[in-house]
Amino acid sequence: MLQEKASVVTDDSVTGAQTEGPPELVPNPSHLTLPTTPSIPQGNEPNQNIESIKVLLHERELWKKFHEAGTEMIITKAGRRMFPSYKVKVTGMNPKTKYILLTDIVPADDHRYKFCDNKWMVAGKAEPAMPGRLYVHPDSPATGAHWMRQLVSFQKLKLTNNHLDPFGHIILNSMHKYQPRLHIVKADENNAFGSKNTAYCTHVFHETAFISVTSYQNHKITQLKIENNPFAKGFRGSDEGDLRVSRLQGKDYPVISKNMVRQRLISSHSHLAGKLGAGVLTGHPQVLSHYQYESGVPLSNSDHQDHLSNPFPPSREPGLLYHCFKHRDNTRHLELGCKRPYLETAPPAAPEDHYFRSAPSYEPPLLSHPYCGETLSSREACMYGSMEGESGAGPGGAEDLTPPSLNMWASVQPYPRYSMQTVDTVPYQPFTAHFTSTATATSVVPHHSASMAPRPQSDLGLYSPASAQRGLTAIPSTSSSSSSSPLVAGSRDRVAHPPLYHRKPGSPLRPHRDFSAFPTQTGSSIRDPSYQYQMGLSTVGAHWTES
DNA sequence: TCCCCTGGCACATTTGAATCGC
DNA sequence: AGCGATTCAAATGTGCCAGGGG
Repeated sequence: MLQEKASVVTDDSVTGAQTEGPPELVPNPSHLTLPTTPSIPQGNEPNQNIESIKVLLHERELWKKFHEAGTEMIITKAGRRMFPSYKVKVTGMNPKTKYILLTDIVPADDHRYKFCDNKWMVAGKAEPAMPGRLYVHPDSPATGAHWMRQLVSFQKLKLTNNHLDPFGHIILNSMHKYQPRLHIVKADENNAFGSKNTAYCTHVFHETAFISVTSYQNHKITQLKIENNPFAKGFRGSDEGDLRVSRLQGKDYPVISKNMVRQRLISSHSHLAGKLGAGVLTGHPQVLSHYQYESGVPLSNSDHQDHLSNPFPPSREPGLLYHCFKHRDNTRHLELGCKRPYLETAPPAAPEDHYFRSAPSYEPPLLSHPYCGETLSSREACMYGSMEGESGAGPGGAEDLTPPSLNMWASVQPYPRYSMQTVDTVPYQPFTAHFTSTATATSVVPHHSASMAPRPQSDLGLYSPASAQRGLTAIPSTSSSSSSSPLVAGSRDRVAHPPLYHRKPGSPLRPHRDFSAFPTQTGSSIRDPSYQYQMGLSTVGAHWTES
């Protein structure tokens, strides 16, 4: 069984926390343990431990604007990018140490919402969480110098409501509230993580929380998107949008759309989208108890409460929550191959990103295959699906809900409450997202691989559309463009499309990466007092290996 | 009937290949 | 022949809207 110990080093000046061990996938959660006392980081660079890493949210003011209005993110079957995009500035890393940066999006609570009277209101219990997936920054693993050199952008991350999404996009439920998180994992000596003593930390910016929708509900949000998103320029100009419509319809007078009318009527009703949450999100009061920071300053309890209870407080300063823990034991066994979550569908045309799907977490393979990859072949973002077996607790209960053959992902649990308590007594709350260990029994196949036939679940794991596009199937790829930094703001999102992740067992020519699950919290709501730390970040067992 | 989702549309930006000039 | 700058078409990302399904 896997035993985990978490440790946290808190420092008012630090926005990150350190863990001495990698998040691990816990086959048997009941055995998961966390230290009750902070431990001393054991990194090789005493002054450059993970706890000293600081992360600043880029365009924080913009995020705050959205947050105050109640951020909404469109989710579509094909996948939709987030706007504002998730970009961060990282400092405090050891320039020579290699890190892996990844993000995931977890339920902020266990409610379903509806937009009524110009505000979001709870409409019921949340639907089962979607399969948790992780989006690994394409540059990973890279040195601290690389990450700190420029902004780290996750703008290519896409959200979808397609439960069977073959592209590796992050799957969400519409009308639910979510919280993006950033994980920084220190790559081990093998440029992997998931092995013993791998350190990692998680950063949460509350202003990035959002409610997923299939069409915008709050006109205020629509306007903010149009005003700030370059791709929406065509809709800019106060009421020009209406004018455009009128032109399109051959009319010389503005046409007010139904939606516009509705929105405006609603707006006149209440000026506050920002207050929407009042009483609605009663939230996870204790979730942030230990590691919540606001601009580096720990938030007061009341603040926590407020943050949590109201997803979109009018003028809330974004708080940063982080936690970390050290992986002490690496006893996980990779007994189950990765399973393909879906893939009954035709292969994507040619997604530029590479995605990893997590294997079923019944026996989450994790550490045996550390995430290794000095040269991430593609330097492209990767999606990891969590295969955590849903414990049935919390929305989801993947085990019960997902047919093994179709979708082995576990549901994502609501944003967890982070605490450093020992979790031995806490029932395992399967988290969902974790790296797939593809190297072992699983092979990674591009979704649109040659055959496109549904992959066996054991095959689930890495996915490289690009490689497939190039006819490179079943080949673990190395980074073809190791120098590129596709997701770095300011630079083009160049994606090297390395063929990666199509792991062909025994392929001697290309390095393959294995990813163990990076357990995300699932099950209990953030508010759930019983929700313990381990839920927050489960295991990161991914691991690249170079041939 | 209402709410939510889907697919298609037009527009703007981004991307990358092709072309040109030095 | 090599390199960099420019051009241009295709791809991609937007929000809007009509229509459909539960």
